[in-house]
Amino acid sequence: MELSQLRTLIHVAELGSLSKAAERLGIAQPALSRQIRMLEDELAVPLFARHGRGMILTDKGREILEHATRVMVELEEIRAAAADLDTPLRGRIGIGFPPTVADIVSVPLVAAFGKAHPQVELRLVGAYTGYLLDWLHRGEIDLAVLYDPHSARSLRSQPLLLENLFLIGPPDSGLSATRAIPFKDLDGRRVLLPSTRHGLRTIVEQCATEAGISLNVAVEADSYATLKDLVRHGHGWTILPLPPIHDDIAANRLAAAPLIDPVPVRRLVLSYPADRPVLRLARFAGDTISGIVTDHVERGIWPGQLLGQKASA
Amino acid sequence: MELSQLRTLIHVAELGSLSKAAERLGIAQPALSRQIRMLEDELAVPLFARHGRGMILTDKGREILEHATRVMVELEEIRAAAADLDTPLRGRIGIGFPPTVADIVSVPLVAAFGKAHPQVELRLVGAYTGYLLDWLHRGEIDLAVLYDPHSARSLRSQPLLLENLFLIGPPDSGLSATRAIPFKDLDGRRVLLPSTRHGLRTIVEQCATEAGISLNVAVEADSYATLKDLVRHGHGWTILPLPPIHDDIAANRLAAAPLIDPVPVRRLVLSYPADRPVLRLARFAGDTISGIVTDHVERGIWPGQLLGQKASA
DNA sequence: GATCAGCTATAGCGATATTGTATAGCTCCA
DNA sequence: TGGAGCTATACAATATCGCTATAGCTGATC
Repeated sequence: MELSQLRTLIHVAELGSLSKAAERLGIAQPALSRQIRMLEDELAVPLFARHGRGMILTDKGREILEHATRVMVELEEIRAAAADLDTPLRGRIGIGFPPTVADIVSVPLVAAFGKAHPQVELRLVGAYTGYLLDWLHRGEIDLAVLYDPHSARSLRSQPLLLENLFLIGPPDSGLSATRAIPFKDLDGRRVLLPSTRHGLRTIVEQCATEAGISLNVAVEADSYATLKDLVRHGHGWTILPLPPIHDDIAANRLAAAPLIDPVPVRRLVLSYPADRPVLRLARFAGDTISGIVTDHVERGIWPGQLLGQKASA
Repeated sequence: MELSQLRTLIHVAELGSLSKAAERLGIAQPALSRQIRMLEDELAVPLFARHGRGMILTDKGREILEHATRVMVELEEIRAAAADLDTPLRGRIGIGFPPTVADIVSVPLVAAFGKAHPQVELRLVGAYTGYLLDWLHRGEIDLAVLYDPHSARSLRSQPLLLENLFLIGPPDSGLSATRAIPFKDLDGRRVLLPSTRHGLRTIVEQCATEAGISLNVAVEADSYATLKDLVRHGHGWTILPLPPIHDDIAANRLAAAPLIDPVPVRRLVLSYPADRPVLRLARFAGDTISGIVTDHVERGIWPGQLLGQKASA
């Protein structure tokens, strides 16, 4: 058994193909084929089932893959232990965000890494919670900021923020940050919202129910940009978090007002896979994100209520 | 980094010598020298301090050794996962017991291993809880039966038994298994007990306080054999678990009676280190020990109350 | 049904890495 | 002071790995 074989196992398992793994690893496909064959011979057990267009893990292969992954983690820990604490970390890390969060967090996060760990390769992925969950489980990303998933399986989550949602209207709508709107005032009014598979939509509908009203959802659009455009052109109002609207408000393209009775909020968490130890890289990333969120809330840029332990910013 | 380098690191660390490791591994000493050198070069940190007659780990080397050991454990898990469940296990395992428990458990435990896993090298260690805790943390033993430690740090413990303690007197003392003695009857009577650093002593003194009496501890001795001899020669009574006295009672050298109001008991647990995964070997050992304890209690040889899930015996 | 694309597996060869042999040099002990 | 015991380096021998070429299979498309 050699480390190169375990590494090959991990990549082939992930990609389902020797050819794709060869391309990724920069090694000829027959070499990988032989590595897998030699590993299977040594363990006397087939790890993959071959089919015409690739190969998939057997049950036993899956079991062994977990151990192989832990080996890689320990090797990374060895490298981390060997490095001085002050030595910049190396490596790659994938971090996932919902799109709106990515907009806010990306620049300061990249700046923080650039300063402390310039040789780390960051992969920042913006996607919706469902995709991010998937990628976390599959190990394609190492941590993610998520809107609180309903059934978060095998994650270790650290609460970050209860994010306030705001009523968004055109500039002449009379909406103002200083004048809160009771939710029941939306009764019968045309609103533009994301589709029902969106967490935000669920929250808004729960608030409507709580306020005893029904919403007139004239248009469904999952793109915030589309929703903003439609609002600006007088097609109705929407309900969104403030950060994506911040510039539009400053430029008098849109107006926003807080909602009350009830106050719609979304719960933001920082999530790591529970079945893999958190490397120093991921820990630094998580701490940095937490600090950025705290900073933005405290400066009033991101309205909401901080949760959990506050990182120094 | 290669597995052969990590294996070399482990063996050299243990033996303190490249030459000895070379002999053990059947590889030329210069080859091992170079492996260590290459590992140190890749990690950019010295792992060993060389001296005239060998080499010892640096602090950083010790830290990295722990990860290397975990890598080996994972590789062993890979091999174990690959092997048929019915295949006998190989390897070595260290198991610790308090001396009295060792007396009871050793023979059936060795028999069970001999039957199911004859190629496993057992190392059975009898010592007091303090030492056993130390060795568990240091990785010198893989699991241990312990009397419930007050501050068990980083252990995963599985409760086994609440062991009853008995009043032990000379054969003509009138003590009988069928006639329980109230604890307050010991008021002012000479008793022989282990020293205050002994868990048993603590329990007995707690019971005395609860019964509202004070004990006249005429002699302190930590050896059960010594205590038994002193009791036999009429120097006082003692309080001990029944198993070490079992043969003496049968041979009419000593007599024993249960104590009540309160009943003194010791809590026995099976402990594994929490920071290392439990190998199949350790799991088999733990299950076997649990079964032996259950068997002895159910046959009346070991008076006490079984705890936790009962293993089939 | 034929053809082509996409994939894995094997053979053979060259390059690279690892191990063995020889030996230098150091420390420690008698 | 000499010898034992140890590590480190140089060079040669051997083993391993990766590459190229290609066979053979499966599945999709025409």
